[in-house]
Formats: sequence, structure tokens, C-alpha cells
Amino acid sequence: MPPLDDAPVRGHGGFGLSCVHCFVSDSAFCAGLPANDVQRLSAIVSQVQFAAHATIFEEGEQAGFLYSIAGGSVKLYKLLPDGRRQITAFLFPGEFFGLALDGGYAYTAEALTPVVLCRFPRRKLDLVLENAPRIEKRLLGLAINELAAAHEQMLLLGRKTAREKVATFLMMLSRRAERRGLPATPIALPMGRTDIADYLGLTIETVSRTLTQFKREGVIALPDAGHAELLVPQQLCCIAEGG
Amino acid sequence: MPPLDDAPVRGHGGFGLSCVHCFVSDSAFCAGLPANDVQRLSAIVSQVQFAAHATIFEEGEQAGFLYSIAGGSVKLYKLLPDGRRQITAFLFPGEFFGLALDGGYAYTAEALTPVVLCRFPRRKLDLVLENAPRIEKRLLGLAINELAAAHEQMLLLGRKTAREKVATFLMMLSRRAERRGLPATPIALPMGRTDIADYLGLTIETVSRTLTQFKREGVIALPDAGHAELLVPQQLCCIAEGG
DNA sequence: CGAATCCTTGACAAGATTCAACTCGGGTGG
DNA sequence: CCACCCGAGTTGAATCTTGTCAAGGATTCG
Repeated sequence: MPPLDDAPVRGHGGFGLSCVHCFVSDSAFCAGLPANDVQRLSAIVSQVQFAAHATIFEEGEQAGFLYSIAGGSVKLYKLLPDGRRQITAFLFPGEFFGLALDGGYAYTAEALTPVVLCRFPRRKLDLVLENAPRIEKRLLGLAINELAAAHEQMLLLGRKTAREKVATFLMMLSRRAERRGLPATPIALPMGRTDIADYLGLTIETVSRTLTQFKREGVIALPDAGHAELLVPQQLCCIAEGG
Repeated sequence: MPPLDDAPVRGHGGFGLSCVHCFVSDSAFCAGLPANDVQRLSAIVSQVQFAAHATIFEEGEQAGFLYSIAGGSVKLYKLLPDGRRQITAFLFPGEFFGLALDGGYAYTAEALTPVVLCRFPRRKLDLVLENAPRIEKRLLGLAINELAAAHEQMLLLGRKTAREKVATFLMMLSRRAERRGLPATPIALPMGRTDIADYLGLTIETVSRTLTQFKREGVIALPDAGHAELLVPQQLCCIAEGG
């Protein structure tokens, strides 16, 4: 599926926004940078939109852009030849993706909801980086953060039970919602059960059963399939850590 | 267990080696850098040794150093409160570890064999980086590589069967041995079965059984527990990808 | 030689998957 | 407007891969 808008607006004014004013989150790519660095990024950025379920780029594809999410959410995943899938990350406004070397992207990126992305051409970004060590430092910092998250996810995938996995997942969504200034509960589940399962290394049935179990235990409520209320976050946290 | 040598030799001459001549691998931290950059790194590096099974640093510890392996191998891991362990990486000569932000190290690092490490103090490294964008770029590149490896490992942990996991593991060791100029087979298994299990998200029994199965199928030979010969690497590769 | 550790093997149990039926809600078209 | 259909989610029963528990080799090292 193609992006909604294939002729992105360049720099200032894309969708009426300039990077200078676009602080979607403190953890955003451009957050915490001095004004002149933001200016330089602003000069090379364009905004693009994708419809829900649209593929932003595919694993192995030549990596031409770095993306930062202005609105909506994105999932990253890898596939095995027979179609088995591992989602490696869900991303929300203010988060970025697309870091890659010459080998191309290491994963496929797909829009979970309609998304608005800030897109930085890699070549131009490289040029900007020559004279903006701050930005490069920021990029390294973000990569290190991603790395820490990846290690955490390996611990989850390799050593946690289904119960612990689902609990961890809910807590993670809650914490990240909070960091974006949203309430810690109820939380939105913009992804389907299949996506949750492919993120946690489970099947949809196991995810569904586990959620139902939490509901029966009174730890969560599920007003509908797309939302969850954490009734006893503390206990959920215990379960997540192996309690 | 303490390091063998707690009074590291500084800069040139540690164990009779200078960074200028220490090209343990093309993928090493300092490989591919211009001579003057290597010189600057050389000025702040010290070499340290650790005995097998010694802890180099622990998860959460304030991150004071960045390490590069001159000789020996290292494992990185994370623990759950109840002791369950996930090894996130095995590292060999030329590879580096210890990237961290202010949150401290994201994992524990432990010597698998006796190791010789090049140790870069983070504060001094930061200063060097101010005037050496090449090095920073290299660091970012290495982080991106690590990230790609982490994603690959998530796919393994979340979606591969025990058979596929063990096959992938053997192939990975073989490929990495090759990259270091060693023969692709036989390969050394410097880690015990417990470590392999904790790396693959399995139990030692399953690892042992799977290896035995491969042996019976004639795909590998196990001269002893610490070495494996890949008799039909091609088939092992098939198994690894889900064939 | 004996003790300790690691690895292998076997029998059994359990957690998660698979297969299948059923429910729910939303959209479509008669 | 309503019946129908479709996709997504839930639930149940059977199965299976992997884990658990236990015992038996092998290797090392004092």
C-alpha cells in the first residue's frame, strides 16, 4: 500500500509544523538539541504520511531514510522464510527508527495506525552530521537506548513465561504512555492480538487466554479489545518480574 | 573473582602491544580508523586481564569504561530476580562492549575464558570524541551492528524451534570464526552447555539432546564437549532457517 | 583414586500450541 | 432495515514440544 501522500512537504511547514516547534516528546530525536542543530535538521526533513497497515520500508531494502514519528504508531518486524514473524518493536510518537548500515534495513517497518513521519534523507543527514557532533552524539545515545530495550526484550523472549510476558507488555505500554504525558491507565492497544503474540513470541490464543485470566483475577479490565485498564498495576508489575 | 591484573598498563606497551599494531580484526573498534585517531585512542586505552568466570562489570553499575576484546571471549547477560538468566551475546577478539548511558550498564559482562581487554575510560573517550568525529561515527556504526544482531536474536528466541536455535547457533559460531580468519569447521565451543542454553532460551537438556540428534543425523560431529565439526554446513544452514 | 563438575540420557509433567467451534461487532447489500 | 457475512477475538479439547526430575557416564583435578 502506498503512502497517502507521495509528495511530502519539505522542511518548515510540512503539515503546518516546523521542527522548531515539533516537540512531540522529550525523548524525540530532536529534543534536547540546541536551536541551530534543530534548524539544520529542519532544513532536510520532510513529513510523510502512511495509512494503517502500509509498509514504510522492508527488511534488506537500501536504507535511504531515518524516520521519527510525529503521530501514530509503527511496528518493526522480521520474518522467517516460512512466514513466522517476530515483531521487534512497537513505536509511538517521538520515537525514531530506520538506523541502518550499508547492509540495508535490518527489519520491515509497517504503520500500525495512520502515521505522520518526519523523514530524514540519510545522505543529507550524513552531511549535516559532519558539522553537528551534538546530533551524532544524540543519535548514538538513541541507539544505545534501543540496544538496552532490545536486551530487555531478549530476556523476555528467552526466559519469561506467557503470564510474565503479557504482564510485562501491559506495564511497558502503560509506562510509555505516561512518558508521553498520557494517563498510565487505561491504555490503548492499537495493535491486534496477532501483533501482540508476534511481539511476545506466543500465539494469539495464549495472549487471549492470559488476558482473560488477568481479567478474572481482577488485575485488569478489558472494556473492549483495543483498550485495557490496569486495575492493580503494582501486582501486574510483580507478575512481570517473575513474582 | 578479581581480575588477574588490577594495575593495568597504560597506553602503548600494555602487554607489549600498541593500538597502532593491534588489529585483532577488521571489525575491531579501532580498525579502519586513520592513524591519528588510533593514536588518540592509544593515548587513553589501558589493557586489563580477567580470569575465566571473572565478572568484568555488572548490570546497573555506573558505566565507566568501554571495552574491546584483544584476546579471549566474553559473555553478556541479564538476570531475573529469581535467577533465570538470558545471555544476550557471546563476544570474541575484535568485538567491543560496554556502550551505556547514564543509566549504567544494561547487562553483566563476564569472562568466558581468560581475557585481555582494551579498556577505554568513558570520560576520556568523550573528550577524544569531541575532536574525532570519525571515531564517533565508528561507534555509531558498531552500535547499529549490535542492534541488527539483537533483532536477529529476538527472531531466534521468539520464533525458532529448539532445532533451529541450535543450528543457528552453530552456524553463527562458524561464520564468526571465519571472519576472524579461523577455519569454519571444526569450531570451538568455549562456553558450557548451560551458557548455550541460556543464550538460546532453552535448557541444557534440550541443547544436549539436540546436539546428539544432529550427531546421529550425521550433520555434525562432537570430538569432545568443547568442539563441534560441521559435517554438512549447508544442511545445518537449512535447519537454521526453518527447513 | 575419589570427588566434583559437566554432560548425556531417560521417564514423566506441564506449559504452550494446534485445531476447531463459537461469539461478537461492523460493514454490506439485498 | 435487517439478514448476512467477514474478520477478529475468545474458549475448549487434544496434542506436542520443551521443561523437570532423576540417574548414569565422562572428564578433570587435587
